Amino acid sequence: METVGDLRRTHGCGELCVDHIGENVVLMGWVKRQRDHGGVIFFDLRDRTGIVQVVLSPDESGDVFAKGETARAEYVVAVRGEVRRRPPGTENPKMATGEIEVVAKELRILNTVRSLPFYPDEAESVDEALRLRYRYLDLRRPKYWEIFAMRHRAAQEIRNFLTRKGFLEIETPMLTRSTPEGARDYLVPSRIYPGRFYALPQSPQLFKQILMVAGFERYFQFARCFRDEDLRADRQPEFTQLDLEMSFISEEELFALVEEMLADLFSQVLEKNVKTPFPRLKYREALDRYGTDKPDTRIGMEITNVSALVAESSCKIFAQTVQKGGVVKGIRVPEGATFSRRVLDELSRLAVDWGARGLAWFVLGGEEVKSPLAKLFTAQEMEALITAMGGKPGDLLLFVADKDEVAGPVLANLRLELARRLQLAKPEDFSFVWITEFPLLEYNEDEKRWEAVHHPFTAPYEEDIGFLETAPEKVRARAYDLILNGTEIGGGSIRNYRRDLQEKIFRIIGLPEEEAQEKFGFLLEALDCGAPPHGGIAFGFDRLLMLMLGRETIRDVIAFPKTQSATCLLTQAPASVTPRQLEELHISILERAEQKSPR
RNA sequence: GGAGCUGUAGUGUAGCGGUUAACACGCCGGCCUGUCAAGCCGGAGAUCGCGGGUUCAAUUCCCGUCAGCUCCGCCA
Repeated sequence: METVGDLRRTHGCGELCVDHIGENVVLMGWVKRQRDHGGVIFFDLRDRTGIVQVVLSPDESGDVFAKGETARAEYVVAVRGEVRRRPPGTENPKMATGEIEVVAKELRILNTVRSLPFYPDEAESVDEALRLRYRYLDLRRPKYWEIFAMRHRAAQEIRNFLTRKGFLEIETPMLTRSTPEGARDYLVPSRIYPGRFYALPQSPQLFKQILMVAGFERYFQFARCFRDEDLRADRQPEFTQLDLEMSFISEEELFALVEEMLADLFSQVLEKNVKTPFPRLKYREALDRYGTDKPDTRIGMEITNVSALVAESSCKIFAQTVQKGGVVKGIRVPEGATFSRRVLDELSRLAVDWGARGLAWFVLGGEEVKSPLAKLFTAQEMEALITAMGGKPGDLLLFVADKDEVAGPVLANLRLELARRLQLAKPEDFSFVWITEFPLLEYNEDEKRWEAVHHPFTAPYEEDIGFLETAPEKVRARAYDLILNGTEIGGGSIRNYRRDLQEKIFRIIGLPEEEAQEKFGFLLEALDCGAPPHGGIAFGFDRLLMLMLGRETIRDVIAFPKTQSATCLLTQAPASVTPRQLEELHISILERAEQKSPR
């Protein structure tokens, strides 16, 4: 092995082209692959800029050639040599630098490799657990350079945009206090105060509101957030929010700003035109039409409620469901009549998995309707049902008869499943939709109390304030979510800026006066000190990037993600600490028969 | 907390109640002056995730467990 010595890199591998022919260059990078022909050796040399072929010939230097024979894939080398046009017939059109090659005059092996668990080349087919353990090998791929370059550009673009709009990027504490409501907190024990804990922020929510009270008017931050809840493909325990807050604004102004920001982002980073303004759906409307508050609006097949139509029909299953207060809702699958019986059975089984009692299907042929339920309807009833659904010959109609809370989500899932099978959603399409007018409160049956749907700082619609005490379920929140292709990428609200209203809401969600004072006293006090009307929104930055890049997991856009069981396979975190550390923090570990330890 | 899928040389896979556990890539050695997924010849490399059970016999069947993934619950 050798040192870099006096060699200084002059070019990136991928920067070289025919313009450099005849130049002497110094390259440094990784040997992607070595092809030893006995009499001549080729390297593909890779650095962050790309790949170029290096030729080692005994005609140039016996020493260089001998050294080259020992080089292996992923060795780190420095090459001094001359850029040359490849001999006619040996150009490689598959390489960006395929017209040229570098003839090595000097080769220094800067670092070697024992045997690697896998090579970056083959990582695509390697088990993800192994890739996470050796994340640096996985990341040693152009794919990831592109992802992280894009992540950087996106953040940069947003910073520039918000800066132009008068926003200040301000950091808020990572060591803060645990507050009730919301997700489970990650706690950090205090050394100085035995038995007391900081919490890592779930979001900078209260700090950004207080910045508004402070008069900053426009704030944003790429904020790391922590939530100790179970993971999913699009959920990590620590993630990055693009958080922003503004004073003296209405929903309309915020929507316009966000739409402009995203349109700018998509055009600058993806060269995609995003149509603004984004469509809006009221929460109730979203549930009625899509069965979910985060609909994928790339796909059609909206839900139709046929409850009224079948309430008196001769089909008892349908009629009785409606009479008992349930609903019968369906979707029309265009061209779905081609589905085999086996597929229909699969869909039925899925519907049952999702909680339905069953799935009623009607295959619309030219003349007749094929369905296990067909004979339960009179001809007129069937005709009316098909008309209501807009059914045409060749279509498939699917119905779920159940409580509304069951039928909606089942049909929502069916929509997605059908879209997958029929490939209805084009990955290159980006379909945004705002969901508005969420309910402010929701009754929690387990805890026998009302709780905030969004968070307790969300303002109710002024005209609904009167219902707060009489009919809390009727109160609409000035909250909004932004949905992209069926994934929630952002959410926010106009906040309560007056102490009396905030206290009233705390009271209704069953937060006793003293507790409200203890946990949120600083906020209430701030509201009392001249808080302006304000509101904001926060985006899941990782999620947004995942969608922009068409990736299926958020892990792909995070350099060092955690596993589904919240461990880091690279560092083996979480790990045990020394008794001394625990003692200093005044912590003792409960004895447990079986101690779970990550490994 | 629950459901499902996966776990076999370094990597990806095949396999089967009794085999010498197979193949490809990689690795090691040799040959080779125009390859670019180089080629040819040879070689090494596996307690079949772990524990228990059934069986004359288990990598194979059963139970448990661990790990990874997907989903439900959870995620103001």
